[in-house]
Amino acid sequence: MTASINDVARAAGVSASTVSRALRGRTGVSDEVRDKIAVVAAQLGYTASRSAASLASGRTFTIGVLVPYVGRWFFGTVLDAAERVFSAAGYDVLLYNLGSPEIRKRFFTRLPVRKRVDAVLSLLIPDDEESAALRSLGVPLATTVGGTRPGFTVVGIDDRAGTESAVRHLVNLGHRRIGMISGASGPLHWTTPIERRNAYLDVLADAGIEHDPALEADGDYTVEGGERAMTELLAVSRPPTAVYAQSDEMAMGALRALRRHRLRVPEDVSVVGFDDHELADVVGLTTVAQPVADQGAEAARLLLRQLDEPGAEPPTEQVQMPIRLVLRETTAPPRPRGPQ
Amino acid sequence: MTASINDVARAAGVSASTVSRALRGRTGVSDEVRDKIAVVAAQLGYTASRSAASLASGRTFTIGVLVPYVGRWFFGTVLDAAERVFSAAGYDVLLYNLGSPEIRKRFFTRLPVRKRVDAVLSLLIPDDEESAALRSLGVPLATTVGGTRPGFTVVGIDDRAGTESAVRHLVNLGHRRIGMISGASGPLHWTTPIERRNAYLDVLADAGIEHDPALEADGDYTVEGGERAMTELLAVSRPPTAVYAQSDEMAMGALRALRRHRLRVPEDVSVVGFDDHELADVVGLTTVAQPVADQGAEAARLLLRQLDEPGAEPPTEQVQMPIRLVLRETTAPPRPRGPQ
DNA sequence: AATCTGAACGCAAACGCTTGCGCAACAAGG
DNA sequence: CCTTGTTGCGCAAGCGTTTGCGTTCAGATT
Repeated sequence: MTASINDVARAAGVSASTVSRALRGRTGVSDEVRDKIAVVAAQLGYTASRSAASLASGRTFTIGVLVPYVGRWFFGTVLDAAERVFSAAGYDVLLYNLGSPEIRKRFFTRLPVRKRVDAVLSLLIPDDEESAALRSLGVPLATTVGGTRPGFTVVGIDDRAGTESAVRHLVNLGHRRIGMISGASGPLHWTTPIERRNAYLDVLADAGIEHDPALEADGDYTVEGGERAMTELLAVSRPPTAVYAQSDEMAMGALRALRRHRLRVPEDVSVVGFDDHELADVVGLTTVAQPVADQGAEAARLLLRQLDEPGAEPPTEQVQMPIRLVLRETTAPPRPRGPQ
Repeated sequence: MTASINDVARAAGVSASTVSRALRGRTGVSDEVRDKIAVVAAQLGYTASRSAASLASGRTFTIGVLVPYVGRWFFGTVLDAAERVFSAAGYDVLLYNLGSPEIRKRFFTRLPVRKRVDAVLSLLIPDDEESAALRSLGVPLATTVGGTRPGFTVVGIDDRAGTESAVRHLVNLGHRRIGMISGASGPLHWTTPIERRNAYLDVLADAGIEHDPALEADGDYTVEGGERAMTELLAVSRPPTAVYAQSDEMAMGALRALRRHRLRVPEDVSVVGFDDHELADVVGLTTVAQPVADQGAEAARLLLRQLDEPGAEPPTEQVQMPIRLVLRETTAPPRPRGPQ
């Protein structure tokens, strides 16, 4: 059907091994033979079979990327950036969408990436068992989310600092009743919601504000969850005058809930999010910006570096990317206290 | 390093061919031997090498998916749904992010998917040359965007009907100056913007409204482009009282532009979008909903069906998914004409 | 002129599977 | 009891590369 390396070899009057060396830029081939082979290969439309090549060489030139949900902006953006880096380096990307628990479980028990990839980038937080499974692959590993874990290169952000800047901003505006919409019901072993919560509590304590557990609600990291959570917060006896949402998507859900309750933002309630979603600007959301695409690209680069230096041991590296508070239109000082 | 089929064969006291047949559920293996092999394979942690398997069988159990920009909601959502279908059927997904023209060109000249995939799902519109290149792969092809083309199964929507329902809605509300923000500067050979434009013109003509070329602006399918386009439309001598944006992202850009100009939606200007973006609901955008995820899933299913029936020729099939107008809060009758 | 040294290239053995074919062993039919 | 099928399994030939090693040969060194 399609041309093989032997067809090229025959047409060029050389051996298959010479063709292989020539096309991959190895030494030991004279310039004229190399050129000749290049010409012949081009006119035969020859491409080396990856299956055969990886069977023989042991390298697949393929990276496995694990994603909880490709459709979500954050993951899509990270994936996008990572893919660019990988493909520029000649690597292909095998995508695994591990949304549901069953699919996820199946993936980690069968481990279909075994013998298929040279490295794995995980955009989801593997629990201990899962990360052991990944380590058993014997390839470099990286992740862009969650805390550090042995064997993984992780690039992330300073969740504490981000949260602090957001909540402190609300405090500085004069708010005293500050709610939080968190993503606690996400996967276990995910340190992000916990760190952000701790930072939130610390800032409140620092400001001498007593913590009211009724002012925390779970938003599940989705728009709908954020809406539900905000609705809950509005139902408490003394509702918050400001809300810190642990993600922009939840913040947007909160905005929707507020609009449905005919409350004005920021006059009645201030809202601050986290991520700087591409549409945060559209809705004027004040938020903590993190370099999402950069994290994907950086993780990809670190992985490639490990592939280039096969000697070095997996360095459990940790990279922190900068965050910054972006002020827009959803935060303002609280209204002067009315008669209730 | 990791167990091979021969290790399993030896440990189970059978030949490698029997292991192969047993593990893949082929006939010609007694139940007891099959069980024995399953046990041994499990405790050895054996997974067949895909490289070796596809080299020997000619099948890769891999689907190539071509995407212009994974980070964009539409494509991320289609990809997400398609991947679920593929992986449920035992296929892996190779992702190619073909954002920039150079990358795209490189892809189609080198065609790295050759001998690597059993089928290709393209979320971008190949021009004639590109689609010829894809056909040369000799595998089933499908796309979820753009018009029909030989050799491709395409699942899409009725762009005409969608646009008509949107523009007619504005007409019915009483609008006479109806602008359009289009995505014309996208890739050539893309029929979508053209069809939508034609439908827009037809509805206007039907309603006896004269078409004003100054009321059309290019929004490049992005939020920023939509904002620019809306700004242009506001600058014409008699600005529109309503705008039809060919995508929700451009519509959101338009909303931002309107807010910056201190114009109220829908009181001063009505806006209707297209797609039903996940956040359209958050901003209350009236829009034409299309089943984005369903399109990805359906395209994937059709591809798999072709893989199961190798006999049938590529059927240049065309599937139309339903659309519907979703009324929210960005459309209303025009203001009664003031003295200006 | 004999020897040595690289560079350029071919040989052939992997790599780990799949699969057509052949061969027992055994059951059923005459 | 001898055929004719059927079932269960092993043999071995690929699949298309890569790569260690061996060979050849031109030019440099004695």
